[in-house]
Amino acid sequence: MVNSSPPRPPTAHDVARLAGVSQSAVSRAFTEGASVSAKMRAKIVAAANELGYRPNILARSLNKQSSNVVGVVFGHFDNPFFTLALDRFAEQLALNGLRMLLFTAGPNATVDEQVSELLSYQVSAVILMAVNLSSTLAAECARSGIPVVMFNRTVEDDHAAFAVTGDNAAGAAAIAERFVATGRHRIAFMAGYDDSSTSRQREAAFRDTLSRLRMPAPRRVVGHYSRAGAMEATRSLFRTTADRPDALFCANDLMAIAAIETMRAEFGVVIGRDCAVAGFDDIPMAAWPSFSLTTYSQPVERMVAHAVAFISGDATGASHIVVGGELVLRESA
Amino acid sequence: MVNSSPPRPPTAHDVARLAGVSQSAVSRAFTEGASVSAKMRAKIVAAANELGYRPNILARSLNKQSSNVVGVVFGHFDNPFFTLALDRFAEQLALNGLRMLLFTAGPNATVDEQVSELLSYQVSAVILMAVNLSSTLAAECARSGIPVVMFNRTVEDDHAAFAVTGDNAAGAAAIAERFVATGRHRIAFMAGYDDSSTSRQREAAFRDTLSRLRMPAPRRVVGHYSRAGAMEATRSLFRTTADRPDALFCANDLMAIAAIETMRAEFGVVIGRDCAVAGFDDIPMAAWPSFSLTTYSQPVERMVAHAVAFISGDATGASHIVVGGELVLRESA
DNA sequence: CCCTGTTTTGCATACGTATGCAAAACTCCA
DNA sequence: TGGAGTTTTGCATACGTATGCAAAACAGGG
Repeated sequence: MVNSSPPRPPTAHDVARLAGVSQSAVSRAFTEGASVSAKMRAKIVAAANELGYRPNILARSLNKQSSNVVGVVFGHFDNPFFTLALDRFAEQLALNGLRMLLFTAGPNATVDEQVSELLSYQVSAVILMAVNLSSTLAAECARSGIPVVMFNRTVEDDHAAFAVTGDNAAGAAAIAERFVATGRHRIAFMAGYDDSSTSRQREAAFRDTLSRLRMPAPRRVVGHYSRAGAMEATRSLFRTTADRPDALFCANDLMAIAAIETMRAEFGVVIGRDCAVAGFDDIPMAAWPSFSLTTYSQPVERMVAHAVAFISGDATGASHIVVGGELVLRESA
Repeated sequence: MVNSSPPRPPTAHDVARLAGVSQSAVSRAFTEGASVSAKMRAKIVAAANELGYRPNILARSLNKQSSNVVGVVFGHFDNPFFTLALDRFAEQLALNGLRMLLFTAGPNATVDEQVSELLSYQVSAVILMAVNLSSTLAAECARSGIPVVMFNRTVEDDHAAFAVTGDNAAGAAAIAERFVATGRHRIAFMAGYDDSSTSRQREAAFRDTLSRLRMPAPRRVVGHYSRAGAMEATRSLFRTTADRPDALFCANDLMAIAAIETMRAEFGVVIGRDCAVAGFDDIPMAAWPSFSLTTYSQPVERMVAHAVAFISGDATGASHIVVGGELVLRESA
C-alpha cells in the first residue's frame, strides 16, 4: 500500500480541522452536558466517525485530575468467593463508569508495593481483596484523598480505610450452636492465616460461643486458606484414631471442601455422620452434591454493592459495614 | 489541623523547586538510563522522598504515546481454567512491567463495545479470554498497531489477531481413542457454544477419530460451557433408561464435572464403570478425589507465556500457536 | 430595527511528564 | 593553564484534552 495508514490515532485537532471548527468544540461535543448546538455536534460527530476518532482517556484524565479507574489488589485466585466478587465488582463498577486496574499480590510483590504503584496511576479508588494493607500506606492513600476499601478484611488499628465484611461473629456463633445442638463433642477449628482479621474474628466468636455453651475449647489447626494447607491440617487432626474430632469448622468453604475430601478419601470418614463439617462463604461449590456443605453465607452481591457505593461517594458515614448472612444447612452438618 | 494538607499530589515541578533543579532533571532522575549525575540524582531522590513524590503515569503515558497497560476482556469467571490463566497473566505481565485493565463481557456489554472502549485507554495490547471479537474491530486494532491476542480461541476468517490455544485436535482424538480402546460403544459429546472455535474443533476431531475407528457418530448435546447447562444436557442424555451413553466427552472440565455429579446424584450412574467421562483443560479440580476426571491438559503456564511473549514483541512470526498437552488418565475413564 | 439577554464558539492556557537541542560544566591531557 | 572532548543540565516544547473567559452569534421584545 502506498498511502501508509497513520500509525497514530486521530486527535480532537484532526477532527476539528476536518469539521472546520475549533478543538474545544470537539471536546464539548464529546462531553455530556456541554454547551454545543445541535448542528455543530452533528457536524463534529460525522467528522469523528469518518476519522475513527475516539477521545484519549489518558489525556482527559490528566486534565481532569481524576481517572475513572479503580485499582484492585487481588490475593487468591483459587478461591471462588473472590473470583465471584471480582466478577461482581467488574459489573457494578462498570455501571458507574469505572474500570478496574488489576494487581495481584504474591511472592513477587507485596501489597504495599502494589498499592504504591497503583497510586502513580492516579486511580480514583483502591479495592483490596483478601489482602492486608499496612496502615502507613493506608494513611498515604487517605492523604491523597483516595478512598480505600478493604473487602472481607478489616484493619483494627486504623480508621483510614473503609471495610465491608460478612458477619463473622454471627456466622461462627451459629455454627458453634449448630454443632452443640446436634450433639457434637469433640469440636475442632481450622484457621486461615493467623494475620487475617477474618479468620481471627471467626475463631474468636466460635470459641466464645462454645465456652458460653460450656463446651471445651476446640482443637485448632491452621489451613492457610489453601487446599493443600487444609488437607495437611486435616491429616494432622485425623492421623491418630483416638480422639478424632466429630465436628470441624473451617474458616472458609474452600478449606472445608478440602477437608471433606481428605477425610473421605484418606480416612474413610462419613461426612455428616462421623464428622460434621461447616465452612464459611457459601460459594457455589458448597451446594454441589459431592460436598453438600453446611456453611454461613456471605452475600457477595450486597457486599460489593456497599463497596461500590462507598467509592462512588454515596457514603453512609460508617467506616465498617457488616453484611449479615445466614446459616445454610446442608448434609455435612 | 491548621496546615491543611494539599489535596493534590506533588509534581515533578514541586520536587524540582525543593531540590533547586529543573523539572527535566527530576524526570531524568526517575528515568532508567537517563543522563544524570550521581549527586544530582541523590539530591532529587531525597527531595522526592520528602514530598512523597511519585511520577504520574498518566502524564508519562500521554507523552510517550504508549501506556504499559494491556486491556483484558474476560468471559467466564466461573471456569477455573480462565481464572487461573488470569492469575498467570497478571504475574507474567507484571514481570514485563505491564498492568492489566480488566473488562468483562456479559449481557450488559458486548466484546466489541469493550474493546472499543479499551482503545480509548491507549492500551498497548488487547487480550481476549474466552470471547470472540468481530473481525472489523480486530482490523481496527491492527490499524492502530495494537496487538490482539485471542486466548483459547481462534478467528478463522481473519489474520488480524494472534491466537494461542491448546491442541484441540490431538486432545479430542486421544479421548476418542481411549473410549474405543476401553470398549465403549454408545459414545456422546457435549459441546460448549456452537460459535466457539474451541468447541467446534474439539467436536470435529472427536467425530473424525470415531469415524476413522469405524464407530457411529456420537450423540450430541450442548452444555453452553456452564454448569447449569451441562446438568440439563446430561439429564437429556440419561432421561430414557434405554440407550444411555456409556461414554461422554465434554468440551471442558467444568461441564464434565457437572455431568459426573448429575449422573451420580440423579441417575445412580457409577462413573468409570457404567459411563466413562472425559473433559478438556485439566483444571486443578479435575484431580480432586471426588471427580478424578480423565482429561486432556492445556498447559496454562506455557500458553500464557506465548501470549505475553507476543505482546512483548518477541514475535515468532506465527499467527496461531498450538500448545500441546497430554492425556491425563484418571478413574473417570 | 435596535437593544438587551442568552447561547454558542474560539482563544488561550493548564494538566504532569519526556526529550531534542544548545548552553554549561566537567574531564583529561598536553 | 588552555583547549578539545565528553557529560550533565536547563530551556522550550510536545503529548491530547478540558475549561475560564471574552468575543461572536443568536433570540426576542418593544
